Amino acid sequence: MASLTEENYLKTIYHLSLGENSAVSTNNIADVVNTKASSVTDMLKKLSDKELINYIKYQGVTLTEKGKNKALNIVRRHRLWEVFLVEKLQFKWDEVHDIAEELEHIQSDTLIDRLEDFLGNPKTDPHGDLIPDKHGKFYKKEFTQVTKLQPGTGGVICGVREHSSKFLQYLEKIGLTLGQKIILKEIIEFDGSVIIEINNRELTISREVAKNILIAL
Amino acid sequence: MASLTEENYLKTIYHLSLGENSAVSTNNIADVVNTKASSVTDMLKKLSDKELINYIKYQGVTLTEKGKNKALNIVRRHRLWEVFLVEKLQFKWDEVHDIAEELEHIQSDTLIDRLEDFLGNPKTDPHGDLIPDKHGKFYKKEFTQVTKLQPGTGGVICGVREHSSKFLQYLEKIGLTLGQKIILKEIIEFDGSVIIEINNRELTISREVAKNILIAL
DNA sequence: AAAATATTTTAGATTAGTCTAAATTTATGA
DNA sequence: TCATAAATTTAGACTAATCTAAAATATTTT
Repeated sequence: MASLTEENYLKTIYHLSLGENSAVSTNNIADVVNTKASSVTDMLKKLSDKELINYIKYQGVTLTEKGKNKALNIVRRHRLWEVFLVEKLQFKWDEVHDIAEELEHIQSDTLIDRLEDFLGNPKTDPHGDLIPDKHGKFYKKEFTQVTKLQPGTGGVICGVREHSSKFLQYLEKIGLTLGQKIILKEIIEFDGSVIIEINNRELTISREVAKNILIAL
Repeated sequence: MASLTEENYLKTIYHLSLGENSAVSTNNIADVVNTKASSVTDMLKKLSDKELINYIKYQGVTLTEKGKNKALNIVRRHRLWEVFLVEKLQFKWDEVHDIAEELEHIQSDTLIDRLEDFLGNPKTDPHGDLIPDKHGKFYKKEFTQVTKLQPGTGGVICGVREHSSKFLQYLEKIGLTLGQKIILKEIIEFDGSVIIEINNRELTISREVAKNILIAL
């Protein structure tokens, strides 16, 4: 049974390894879990001893099958709790992260399976992120960044690539929430700003914002 | 902010001090939290420094107002989660304790207040124990042990004084669940066994069982 | 390819919570 | 009330997770 701290490292390695296709670096992990590189090294040895990661000194880490399963289970717990908080307890999508961060460590598979059922087997969390099933499998979903749409085309907002409260609150404020239908009108060459149409209104957003909004295909 | 361990000590001191009207002893606490007396002493010093308990060496401890409030809040969280598990996730009353023991440490007052609301502001948990409100106040409830009823009188089962799975499963098996109406027929002088009537059937239970069942007045 | 820089690891120390064994205090009972 | 037993505390050590500072390795620059 992995400690709470071990679980946080595993989760972090999982998330970081999605971004890159090479091994995850010590400093990278240290940044996310908010510790010093030396502490990370210590933990990596421990996780390696438990065969949860493949670790070669100075070469970074990857998750083993066992480690990946554990990480996926933590992600599953986190996202299901987020659905619960938003759907049942009326939290906003920008308020749930920290609480889910605590709830994700509650150790009971039965609890999570029942919760999933109670929530009606959701496939995505309040930010559009996919929820792994109990075997770690994802429901297939095709999506693209707003910045990669062809002008004149569009679709439904189905997720975000950035989860900070600031960003989510901003999206809420300008009406760009999950389920909204948008059409890309134009990408400004100068700075990559994007003009979209939503509810028959035109709206300009920065490239930075646009690339963090995902559209269902 | 109290650590998880500190919370468990506070909760334990609270529960133990309900039983007695004097201070709670070190060994008593050690038994419940499953550690050695010496470890308890260490923690008592720490809690005393934080002004959560009144501690005099060799004289046992009592909770300060501050400590009692914290303890009541933990009890509140525990019991509300138990209601959630039974009412919403179909757990049995003998299955919820361990999971609630973990959930009770999630730190968010908003979460608990919303949960309370979502559950319809229950006044008791699945074992009939009272749930303190956010100010630590209990809804008034009058009850008595089956062993203290007058023969011929009776009432509705509204709680238990013992929470082990074994006991709860036994009650379930013989049909003595919350809300059931019973009448005390006779107390056997020899060993204190109790004969009760429930659903027009007679049932014999030991004195030990009877004194752990609570009847609403 | 050597020098400079950045990253990672090692060594040794710290904190919270625990332990064992010994010392101290309180309670019991002849 | 004095000796013995029981309960409690102290002293010193251990583990998990962390830290700082120094050493080792890798990467980048010239």
